[in-house]
Amino acid sequence: MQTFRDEIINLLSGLLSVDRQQVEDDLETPPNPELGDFAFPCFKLAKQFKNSPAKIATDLAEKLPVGELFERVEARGPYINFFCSRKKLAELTVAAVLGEESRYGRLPLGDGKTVVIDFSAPNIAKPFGVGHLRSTVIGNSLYRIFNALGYRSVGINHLGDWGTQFGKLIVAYLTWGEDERLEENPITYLYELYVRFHREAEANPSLEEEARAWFKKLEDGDRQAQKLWQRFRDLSLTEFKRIYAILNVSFDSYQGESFYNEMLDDTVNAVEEQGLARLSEGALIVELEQEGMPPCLLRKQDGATLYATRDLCAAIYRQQMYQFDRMLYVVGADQALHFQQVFTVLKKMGHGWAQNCLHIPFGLIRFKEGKMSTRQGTLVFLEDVLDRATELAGQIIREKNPSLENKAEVARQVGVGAVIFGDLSNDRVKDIEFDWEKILDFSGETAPYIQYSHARICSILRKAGSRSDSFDAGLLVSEEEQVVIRSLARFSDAIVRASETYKSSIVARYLIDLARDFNKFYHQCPVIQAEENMRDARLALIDAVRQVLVNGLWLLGIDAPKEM
RNA sequence: GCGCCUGUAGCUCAGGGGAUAGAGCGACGGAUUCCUAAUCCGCAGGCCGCAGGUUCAAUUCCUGCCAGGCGCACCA
Repeated sequence: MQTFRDEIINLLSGLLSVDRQQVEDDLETPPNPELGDFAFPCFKLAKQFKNSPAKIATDLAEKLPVGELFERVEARGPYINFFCSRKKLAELTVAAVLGEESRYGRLPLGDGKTVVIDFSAPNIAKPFGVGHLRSTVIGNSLYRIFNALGYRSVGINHLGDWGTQFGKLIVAYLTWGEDERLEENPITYLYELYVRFHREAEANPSLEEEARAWFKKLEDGDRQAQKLWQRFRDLSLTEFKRIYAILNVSFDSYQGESFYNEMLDDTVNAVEEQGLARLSEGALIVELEQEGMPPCLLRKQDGATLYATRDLCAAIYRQQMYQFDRMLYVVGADQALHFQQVFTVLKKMGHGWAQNCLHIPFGLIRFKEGKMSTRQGTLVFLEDVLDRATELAGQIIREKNPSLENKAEVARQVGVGAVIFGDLSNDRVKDIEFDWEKILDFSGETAPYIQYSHARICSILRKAGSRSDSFDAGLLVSEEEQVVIRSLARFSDAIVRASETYKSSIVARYLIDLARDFNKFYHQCPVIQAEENMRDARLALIDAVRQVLVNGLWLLGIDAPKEM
């Protein structure tokens, strides 16, 4: 597609003697295929040429040489519409996909650049709820998207492995804990203890005191406290990694909050040395009134550091460690102010790179019944969601494809894919309402729809036997074929736009469109039963669709089973 | 009160300043001697929250208002 685009830009910028960039910016895709593949609006030229846009379009269209890349170039109202040569487009696109295979869609835009992505960051003491799903899957897909564009992606899981909740957990464990149950099902059990602590603390406030005391002990290096902390952390991390494996998620670093403990004083000192900090109501703060923000707290009255202190510290450490060109924080929109404060303090400290730190916010998951609360135990476990989705997928498989061999694995791929896609397919900034019915709906705009399209293609390719390498893609000129080809050609475009806006939903939507275009095609056009040359060409086409579906799903962290 | 985000079909949502605003779900009606019907086709459904402004052109950008969500000092 780029070949065609470049040609138009060359022709027009030459003919009009205007900047290439100008032409490129104005060049657009018409709203429907009858209007061609590219359109150039002539409104802006009206003033310059003192003529009506329609007249200018007509004149230009006449002067433009059609060449072999284009079927025709014609004026339609104030637009010049370019119709790509169907034959040329089909040949170039199918050859590109089949030649580049898993590399198709990749671009070297970010070669030599590093992007650090901070995502997921579950709390050790708390279970992995559906709330953490968003950060995890959005971060993971951005990681892959930037990777596909040549960047070095660094995924950091800033684990919530420090804080007063550990005091609570230690108290709860020492009071009611049973060792076997902890070993058996660590996360669930720690969660039970956490909930029980809050229930009992309501009647017995002295528990809170005890918890604070235990956390103080932990900070002071008390051996028993340290041992328990280490144990809780290890057990939880093992569990988290198991869930990450199910979600196709991995990290380059698991350095969580505790990792920065020893560096916090240095960070606070650095801020103080710049004269940015002052005491207020006994707490150490950085005043941000000029920036229109409430102050950023570095130390509490009792001298303990806070969330912001850790994030400042972590940012400075990461800049030294990775020399990133950009750092993304995939964290809920409710923390927007916090990040604005942290970034501003970094700037005040003279860290110019602070402008390359971005908060990538996402909307919250809401419940019909109201808010979910970890403390009250009304949390929905991510794993329950994944299990139910997998179970349902298995049920449908047994119904529709009873002879399928690896049912359990495919059910997992489909069920989990549906959950991931449900989260990624909509604009991340919007709140989403958690709805079991919706998350367990496998028809329409869902991952199973895309996966099913992929499986159908695999099935056709299997039935056809081996695909001939000598095919004539130039035969693929029908409307249904061309729509599919145009979608294939737009893949890179979707990846680039997703990276520019940090919205994986753009890739997700692209895949829905491609799958839909394919489905329309195959309901209309026989493949295996087509006449020999056409059959070879169509097999090549659907193989290309298969490849792009796989590549695209990979960017979202979703598997593409060959049968389902 | 101040700040950030969101308002598009009955519901859930797409929409890269440009041509006739699109999908899915749900409703209704169809398609399987043929490559897996988790599919496809048809039909219905819209003051794009409201009012101004910028522009040749605004669902899209800016301002104000209304509605909802989320933040706003010792949690993360």
